[in-house]
Amino acid sequence: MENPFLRKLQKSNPLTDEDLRFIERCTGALRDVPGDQDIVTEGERPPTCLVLMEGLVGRYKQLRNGRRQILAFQVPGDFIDMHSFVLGRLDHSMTSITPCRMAPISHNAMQEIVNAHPRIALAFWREAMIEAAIFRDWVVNLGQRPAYERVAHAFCELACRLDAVGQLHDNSFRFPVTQEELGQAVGFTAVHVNRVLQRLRADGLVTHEGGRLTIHDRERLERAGDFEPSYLYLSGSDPDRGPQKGRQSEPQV
Amino acid sequence: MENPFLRKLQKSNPLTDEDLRFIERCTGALRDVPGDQDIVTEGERPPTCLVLMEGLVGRYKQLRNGRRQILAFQVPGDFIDMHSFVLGRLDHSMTSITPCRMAPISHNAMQEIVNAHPRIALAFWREAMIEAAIFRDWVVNLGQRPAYERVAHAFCELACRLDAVGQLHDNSFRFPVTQEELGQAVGFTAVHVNRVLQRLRADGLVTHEGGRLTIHDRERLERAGDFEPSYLYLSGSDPDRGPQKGRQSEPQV
DNA sequence: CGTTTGATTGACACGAGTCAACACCAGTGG
DNA sequence: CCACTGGTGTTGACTCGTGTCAATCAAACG
Repeated sequence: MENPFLRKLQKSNPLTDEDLRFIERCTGALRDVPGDQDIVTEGERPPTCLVLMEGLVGRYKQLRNGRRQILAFQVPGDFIDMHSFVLGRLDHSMTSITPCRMAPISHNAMQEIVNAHPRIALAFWREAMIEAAIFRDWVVNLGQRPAYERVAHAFCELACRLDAVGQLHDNSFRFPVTQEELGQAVGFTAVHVNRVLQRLRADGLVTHEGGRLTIHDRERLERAGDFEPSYLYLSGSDPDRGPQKGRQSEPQV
Repeated sequence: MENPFLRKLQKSNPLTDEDLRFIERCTGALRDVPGDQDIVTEGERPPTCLVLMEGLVGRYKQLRNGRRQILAFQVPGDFIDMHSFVLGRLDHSMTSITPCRMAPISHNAMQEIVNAHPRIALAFWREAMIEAAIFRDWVVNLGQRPAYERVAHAFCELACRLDAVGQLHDNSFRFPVTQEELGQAVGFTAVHVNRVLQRLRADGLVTHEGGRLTIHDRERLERAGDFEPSYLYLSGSDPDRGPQKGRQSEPQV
């Protein structure tokens, strides 16, 4: 399965082959977007949903005072615009950080899924709630952790999520963001991010160069970032889904 | 309609009377919880979903180093535990700040809604995505705003959400949290929150006493907090839902 | 080549944390 | 009825993490 979206969905949802084929039929022709270009902007009402197939996109909100917060980095397999169907209007913007390839899903198709394909609808719903769990974790990260730990934590999350879609190779992944952008994501100035990165590098945890992030000591990085990945709900091993839909009916103690 | 949950759902979702009655039939006997007690804790797999009918509850995550981040204050009408059905396991905890009354919805009922009541399922899904939008806004608040603006912003949001369920009277609402707790929500120490509250009071914006928060100048408070409520998707006036499900089919310019 | 963009460095300013003392109040028990 | 208690709010002095500003450097690029 080279489709990262289906691969991810399949891994933690009880979807039939027919479900997967149906989702495939729902997606329109792939759309390419050059790097560093807005995909949707705050307030817009995009006519279709979007799934990210390749590339890196950033969600962000622009403040009146000129500052900008990057809310999330989205990776291949992420259902990056479900909002337009469920909420209509977007409350934030998205921009392509690298050139991207996206698969559209029409609102009509989404509506049909809700009407007649409950397993798929629930899988999408689940994706949305995992997204919310990730935002919660960013709240914790921004609210409670000092710079060094915060950046470490952010890197751990990215690594995990990329690993889940097979985009982590030798603990290294493509991550062509400037220190300015990193700062806008973790809530620090570029200058301060620079100093933190230097410390992380000096400590032998990660290096960021040539548009790649390389993790040299995953375990120590996770300890430094106080990282605990259960909020990502990736564990294929541990069956997250509760006692519904007949996969198992005994809630485990 | 004294049921704040149905009232809120109805306001921004195209639900029929029959839908509403069905939701009512899905909810079990109301559950009362005394104040200051954990409702669910991280890692648990609650057997039913929960809707908050009365009281104030706080979501939080406890860190290893002893610090705690309050992720959200939940108010009557909030679907506080949808997670247990969609994700199974909880990734954070919830505690009652005041005595609370909650309505359970069984996972079986939820499953039936997904299977056979798409309008309701979509309405719930929408609630989940609004929750995520609120977390996004907290990310911005924690990442970009200094103390004074941050606290002001948090108060504005609470006021808006409480207003939507008729719990804001004369720009004042019940809010019996300590400065310590407020600090854990906005990412500051209690001491610093104290100084910020004094400034807000001195500036004639808000007072917090006797377990109530009173807003004396809503407009100036919103300006101070750089508050813009569109992310709450409350606007009954502006039809947020896009061109689906036949309510209207022309997207407005 | 110059130009531009991003990374790096240093000096200094400032917002927020820390620690400790004190005030205030509700409750409790003698 | 009053002493005592514990929790919360308040204040001040000091520390420290992060921001600001500005200069320099390196690499990419036209």
